[in-house]
Amino acid sequence: MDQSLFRPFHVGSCGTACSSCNLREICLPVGLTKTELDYIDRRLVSSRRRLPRGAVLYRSGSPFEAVYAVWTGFFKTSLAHPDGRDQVTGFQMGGELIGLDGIASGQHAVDAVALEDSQVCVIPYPELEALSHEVVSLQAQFHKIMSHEIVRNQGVMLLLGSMYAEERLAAFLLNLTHRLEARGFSASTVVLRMSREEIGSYLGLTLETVSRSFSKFQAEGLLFVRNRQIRITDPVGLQQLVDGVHA
Amino acid sequence: MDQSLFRPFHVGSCGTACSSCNLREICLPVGLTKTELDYIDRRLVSSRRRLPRGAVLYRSGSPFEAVYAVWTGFFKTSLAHPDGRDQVTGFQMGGELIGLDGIASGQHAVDAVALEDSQVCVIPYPELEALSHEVVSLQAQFHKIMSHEIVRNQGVMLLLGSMYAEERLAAFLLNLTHRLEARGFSASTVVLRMSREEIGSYLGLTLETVSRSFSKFQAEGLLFVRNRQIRITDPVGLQQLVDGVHA
DNA sequence: CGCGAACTTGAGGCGTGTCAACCCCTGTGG
DNA sequence: CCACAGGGGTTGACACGCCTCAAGTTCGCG
Repeated sequence: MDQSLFRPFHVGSCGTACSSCNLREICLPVGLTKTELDYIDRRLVSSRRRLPRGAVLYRSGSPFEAVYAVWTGFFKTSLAHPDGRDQVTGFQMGGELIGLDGIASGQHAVDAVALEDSQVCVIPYPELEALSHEVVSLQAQFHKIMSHEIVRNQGVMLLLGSMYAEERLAAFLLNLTHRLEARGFSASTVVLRMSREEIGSYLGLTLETVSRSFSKFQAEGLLFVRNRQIRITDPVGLQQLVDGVHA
Repeated sequence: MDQSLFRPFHVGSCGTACSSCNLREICLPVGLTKTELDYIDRRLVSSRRRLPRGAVLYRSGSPFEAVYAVWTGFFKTSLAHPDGRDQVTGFQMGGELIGLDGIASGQHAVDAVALEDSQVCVIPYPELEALSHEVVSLQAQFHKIMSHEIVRNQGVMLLLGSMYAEERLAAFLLNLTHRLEARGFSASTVVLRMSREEIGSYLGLTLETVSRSFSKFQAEGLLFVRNRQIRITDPVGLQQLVDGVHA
């Protein structure tokens, strides 16, 4: 399944066609006709960029030039507070767009870091603006993606503002499994790509609270944990937690 | 210059021209040339809608048809959790756009409610898509606004995820005064349009904690509170709180 | 294989939620 | 004009969920 291991090295000019990408049904070009897809092919994506685990895709404050579609791998975005605290604002996987935060001011507002060896499609923003001007359904799709990001963030605000630690973790796990499922992976077996601390930062909790909640879930028979290997045995139970059904 | 005061009652077909609106420099058409402004005039805004205090602009789940620019008044948006909790996700004032949450799925994701007697410019979404296709700088501006909303939400996530109650309230007050200042109002004298409970919901706190924090700020000489009348006497001190300078 | 990072678990403290009483302001109706 | 009701706000006492600090274990990368 992981053919990425056998990819050729020169990925820049070849293989960046959306039309032949296995993610085209969940990525930016969703809903484009064959004709439209051919039109944007090799114009939308200028190149691919390979990032080893831990590499920075862009930093807060750096000039905004492109948005990135995750092709393989896994990312986090985080917002640094002047005094040292920082907040993970999202985790991104295949087919998801990173970098939309930069459009507003021309500078990125968050840091984007690869959590495992990854590859992104580089979409120069001027090109995206031009093409979405030419291809109406691309414009529509781009707007939907930005709106979706707004809605997602509001969901996180709800989570951070009014849920208990275990409810937050349950919501996080379910969100993750749903996204993995949409990409054809198992919804029950998950390998976490991020540390407890990163989960905690995203959920507004400490790493200890995350760890304890995992242990509690296991004790209650909701899932099995073994470090970053998670096997969810009772998704309905997790959903009930999210819905505020307290034991 | 404020002929809006003398507007006739039939605001639908007349008086909805962006070019003669006093908010055009902070609203959707920022940065458009005179020519462009004339072009979108009377096409972008289909009508105005008047809402008394407490009126619902739209509800979560209702079909998405238009976005709204606040012309006068003040709004909140909030996200309801199935079990009854709900989270205020934002407060909107003159020149700000409401309704972007609906683009993603064609249904609104939040409720939008007027917190005082208000008026909004109705911008049918199909028209916005069409015009932003025709007028490139309108498209660019619209993207900036959506991106700005994403960045704002991430800032709130930071606030909710890793700040103390008083830091949150200080950040909230400063954000409010900055926005008021940008609209030509005093940055020191503020009349809150929302209740303690709504502030608390937005900040992930209870109304009691909000009230206590206000009292503490007053005791420390940062501001004067008298119900919804706030007078900020030490904005620098508030900023230091936000920056994590403790005592 | 070994070292450091990541994770787990426990004990105790702190910040904020919960519950309750009281006050103030406004609007209403006698 | 005053009595009253009701919503919004303030303040206090207490409880509780999560953070902090610390020790010990396991994992995974070089």
